[in-house]
Parts: sequence; C-alpha cells; structure tokens
Amino acid sequence: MIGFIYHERCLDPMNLRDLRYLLAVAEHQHFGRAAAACGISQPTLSVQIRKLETLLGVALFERTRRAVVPTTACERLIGHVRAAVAEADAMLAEARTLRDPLAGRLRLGIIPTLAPYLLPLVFAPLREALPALEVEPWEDQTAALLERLRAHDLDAALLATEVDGSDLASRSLFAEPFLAALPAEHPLAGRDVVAETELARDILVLADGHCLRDQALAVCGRGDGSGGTLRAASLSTLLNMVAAGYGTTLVPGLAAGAAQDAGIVLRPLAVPAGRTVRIVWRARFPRRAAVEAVGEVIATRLRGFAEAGARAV
Amino acid sequence: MIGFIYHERCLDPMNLRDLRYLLAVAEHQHFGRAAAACGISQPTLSVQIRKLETLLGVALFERTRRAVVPTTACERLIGHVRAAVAEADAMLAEARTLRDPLAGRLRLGIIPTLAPYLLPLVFAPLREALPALEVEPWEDQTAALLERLRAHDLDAALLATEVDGSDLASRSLFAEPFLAALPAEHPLAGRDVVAETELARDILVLADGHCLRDQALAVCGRGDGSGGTLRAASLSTLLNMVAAGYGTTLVPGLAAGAAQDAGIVLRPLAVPAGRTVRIVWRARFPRRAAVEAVGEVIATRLRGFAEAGARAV
DNA sequence: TCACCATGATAGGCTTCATCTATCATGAGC
DNA sequence: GCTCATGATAGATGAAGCCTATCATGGTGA
Repeated sequence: MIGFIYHERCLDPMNLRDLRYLLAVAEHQHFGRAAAACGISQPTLSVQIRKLETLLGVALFERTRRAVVPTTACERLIGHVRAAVAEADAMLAEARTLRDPLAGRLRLGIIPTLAPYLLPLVFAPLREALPALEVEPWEDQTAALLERLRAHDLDAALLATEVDGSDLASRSLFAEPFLAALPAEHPLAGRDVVAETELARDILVLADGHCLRDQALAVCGRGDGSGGTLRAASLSTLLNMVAAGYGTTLVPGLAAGAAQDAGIVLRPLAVPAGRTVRIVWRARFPRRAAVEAVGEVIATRLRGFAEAGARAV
Repeated sequence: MIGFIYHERCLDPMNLRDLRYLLAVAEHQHFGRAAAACGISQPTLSVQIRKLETLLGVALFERTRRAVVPTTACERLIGHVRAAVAEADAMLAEARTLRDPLAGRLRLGIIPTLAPYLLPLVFAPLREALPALEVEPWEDQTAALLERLRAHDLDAALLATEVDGSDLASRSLFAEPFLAALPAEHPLAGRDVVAETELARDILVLADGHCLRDQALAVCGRGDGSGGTLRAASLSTLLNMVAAGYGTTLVPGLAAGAAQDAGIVLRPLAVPAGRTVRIVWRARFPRRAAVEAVGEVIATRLRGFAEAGARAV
C-alpha cells in the first residue's frame, strides 16, 4: 500500500502512550484516578493531555471542579484512538504468541522422492513435539527448493544432497540406504544380494532434476548420465514400471513399503549405498531453533532406520 | 468500554513512530532508503528497529547484504501495524478538520416561545456565515435547558431570562418587545395603545415552566402568579385561544406575524415592556468562539428588530 | 463566613532515550 | 585483492517524560 507518510516529524511526538492516557481520562473523567490507572502522577498526566491538545489543536476535555467532560471533538476522535490502541494491543498480543520460536508457520520444502514416504512417518511426531508449529510442506525438486529457500519463500528444506554456499546451513538427519528393485520374474530376484553393475543393464531412472536420478546412475557406474530411455516423472510411476517388468531401479529405503506393495522384489546391494537426508536453512534465518527442532524430531523418528530398513528386506 | 489496559509500562516504549519506521523498512527493504524516507539517519533506524524487535521478542527482518526481508512474524504483525498507524492518521486528519473552532457540531438549546419564530429567521444566515458549524437546535423550557447545559448535553442555549451562577456566561443578543394580543372583537382592540392593567382582567398565560408566563404576569401586575385558569402548553395554542375570543395575552414580538395570521389584533403597550434574548454557555466551554459567532449572527440578523417590530403594528 | 478539602495546573530538577556523526564489519563485484 | 555498499556499533547531545513540591480555585460544612 502506497501513500503512508512516514515523515511527519511535526506530528510524530504523538505517542501510543498519550493515546492510552487520553482513553483513561475519558473513561475516569478524573485526572487523579486516570493517572493512578496509568501508573503515573497526576501532574504528568495533566501535562501530557495538554501536550496532546496542543498537538491536535483541539480541546479534548472541559475541566470543571466537578468533572472532566470530553468535548464533542474528543468524542469524534476517541473512536479512532480506541481503534489505534486496540490494533497496537492486538499486535502486541500476536507478537507474544510469535515470541516462542517454536511457534508459527514454518514453510518446509521436501524433495518428491522423499515427501510421500517421509511425511506420513513424521507428521504425528511433529504435531506432538511442536504443537504450536505449523509445518507447511512444499514439494519440489532440489534446485527449485534451493531457489525458493534463498528467495525467502521457504524457511527450510529437506534434501538428499550436500549444499554449498555460505548463505546456507544444514544438518544431516538420517541415512537412507538404496535397495535394488526388481520385477518378481527378474533373473536377479533370486539372489540374496545384487551387484550394482548387474543392475545397470536395464535400470530405469527418474526424469532430469531429481537428485535420485543422478545418485542411482552414479551407484551403478553410469555417472555419465546415459540412463535408459525412460524418464519417469515420479518415483511412484517408476515403481509401477518396474513392477510391470520394464526394468530395474534403485529405490530409497523409505519407499520400500510402497515398492513391495506394488509387487516389487527388493534386495540389498552388494556394496551398500544410499543417500543422506539433510535439513537446510538460510544461515541468517532467525528461527533457527524451530528448524533444528523439526530436524531433531525427524532424526529421532528415523533413528536406526538404515539398519532396520536393511534388515526388513 | 472496559478492559483496556492503560498500565503497560513495560510495553509502553512502543511508539507510533517506531511503527512507522517498521512500515518504512518493510516497504523499502533497505535501511538506508527507509531512513531517508523517515527523515532520520540510518543508524537511528537500525537502533529503533532492533529496539522494537527486542521489545516484541520477535525478529522482524532477516538482514542480508542483498536485501532486508520481513520475517513471517513481521508479515503477521504488519497488518495490525498498518491498521494502527492508519487509525492514528485518521485521528490526526479528523483533528485537523476539528481544529477550526467554527466547525463541528454545536448543540443549541432554545426556549419554546422563541424557537418556532426565531429559527426560520436565523437558519439561513447561520448556514451562510458559519458553513462548517452544524447547529443542532434543542427545544425545551428554560430550567431543562440550563440543566442540560450544565450536564454538557448542550453547548449553548438561547434564553429570555438572566442566568446566575459563575459557571455560566451569557451575552444579550436582542430585545424583544411584548405586544398586547386581543381578539378582533375585543373592546380594547380599537385603542392605539393598551394599558397593561386593562389587559390583566382576562389575560391567558402559558403553563408553568415557560418564562414567558411569569414575565407576562409580571408586566400585568399579577406577579403573584394568579393567572387565569387556562394554562396553554404552547404559544401556538395560546394564540388560537385568544383568536377564538377566550381572552387576551402578551405575545413576544417575533411571534407577531403568527398572531396576526391567526386573526389576532396586536397593540403596543402603554408602557413598553419586553424581554431580552440572551445566548448562554458554560464559562469553561472551550469553543466559546463558536458560541459568540452564533450569537453575533443572530444579533446582526435581529438588529433594530425591537423598533421595526413596534412600528409594524 | 471562614477554614478546609478536593482537584487540576504549574515549576524545577532528574533521568531516560532518540538522535546525530564517526567508525567498524562484512560480503559482493570488478 | 581492492573497492563499494550496507548494516551495526560507539559516544555525545539534546529533548521530553516523569517526579515531588507547590499553587489556584471552587465547593463544603461547622
């Protein structure tokens, strides 16, 4: 909104305090009692009210021995005064609830290969541990999340990659192993353990931009990015393709349940590999405490997940 | 309205000025430019914003080399801040229009024997001379008007009696002669001049409480108040009774036209008598200028009325 | 009628705080 | 690596808010 005038130095001496004084005198119709209600001395109140009258150029009260009666001008003004003071008080009250760093909204970015599988696990613990914090998830790929984070459109993000830049800080939360995902009828499905290179032959990967795509290709020794012709838009699509026998892939551990539900066979890798999930925030973000609390809840919930996940297969 | 807290000394240092500073920084997203817009130095602005943050216990801005970005807490608060500042500005604007003492509402009491005849004469001149003044007439008897005046329910009153009490002040506006009012067929109607004592025999007067009642009786030498049995509620009723031949009365000059319209014969008194119309206000009323301006307009409009009225009969 | 009381205004001194100029710290860009 | 831009910090200064003490005034009661 344009049009506010900040520079009104001649009018600036008007204080919220003075407006409270005005309300007090209007209510008590008595300087002494109003002063007591405001916790100041009567002379101070008299001076301040007179100052306000001079400032406004309007007599606010008619002083009598008997009573102090608001003028009609005062009655016209006092509605605005009440509203201004009420808004200021509302602001203070709002600030009081916001004072708790573990309260308020926290916009949290999450990568697509993590969100559908992690969120159901941590939603309840977050609500329990941080009831005043409204975590707003935002799902997008790593690059987009980092851009939004740097643009202050997000407060933090859950990523599976290292981040660079001194403007960002991060903390690792948990390690997520990769598992070989095979169609039930696949030749490798009988093995206890699958070698990465064997997987590479008919591996399917996600579309560009997903960090999991590059990581899966790297694990299989296809770091040049020459994956198969299929580029699935989502991990869910990819799993359905594998289940249908179009090829193999690597799935992150948290998606194991979804993969098995689709009829996919999961096997550990001969040389265990995986990714580390981290929470990232701007180094200057003032509510670091909230971010770290969220990270702590997630890390606690996922503690021992890597081993448990590996055992479960 | 109860429930406002005046005594919040720990929170009081929050100033409207600081809120304007906050809005400026939020808009410019730059301390230097915001400071310039506020007409203060950048260090001052930095200190004040930090003070406000400390006071609220909430970080309001995330400072970067590149930009100064409002935090989500700030975004939640800024609506209230804008509203508070807007209300304060509205109050200042209202005060600016009220600053003119010749503007605003003026509640003016008028006695019933004067109002219907005076108001039509002075309404247009008042609107022309004091266009910003909203004169609100209030018709009642003298005692009620004085009570309302002292209770601040009226700002001034037009009376036809002297007022006592150091709490009130008054100014005489014009003299209003009394005229003998006779039915057309009345024996005295043929005279050029009527003696007061002759009138006294069958005089009709107003009900108790009308100052005109006592004044008429006094003029006729019936100061004991032993008037006729009729006690008319209004001068209009009284005139109709006279016109119907029930008796005589004294009418104030401004009502001459109405009396003649009713078919009443008017004659001057042998010993001219009348009443003085005054404007009365509380001695401590701060808008004395408005009252005196109204009085001046009325006095000017009625200048020379006593003679003109006497000649017209 | 006069002393007394209540109430708001005024005076003088003290303390706090908003403001300034000068300077520092830090990160971006050439 | 130097320079510029930007916000933070330090110390000095002046205004203003607050207090206690006192005055002025008008209503009240013996």
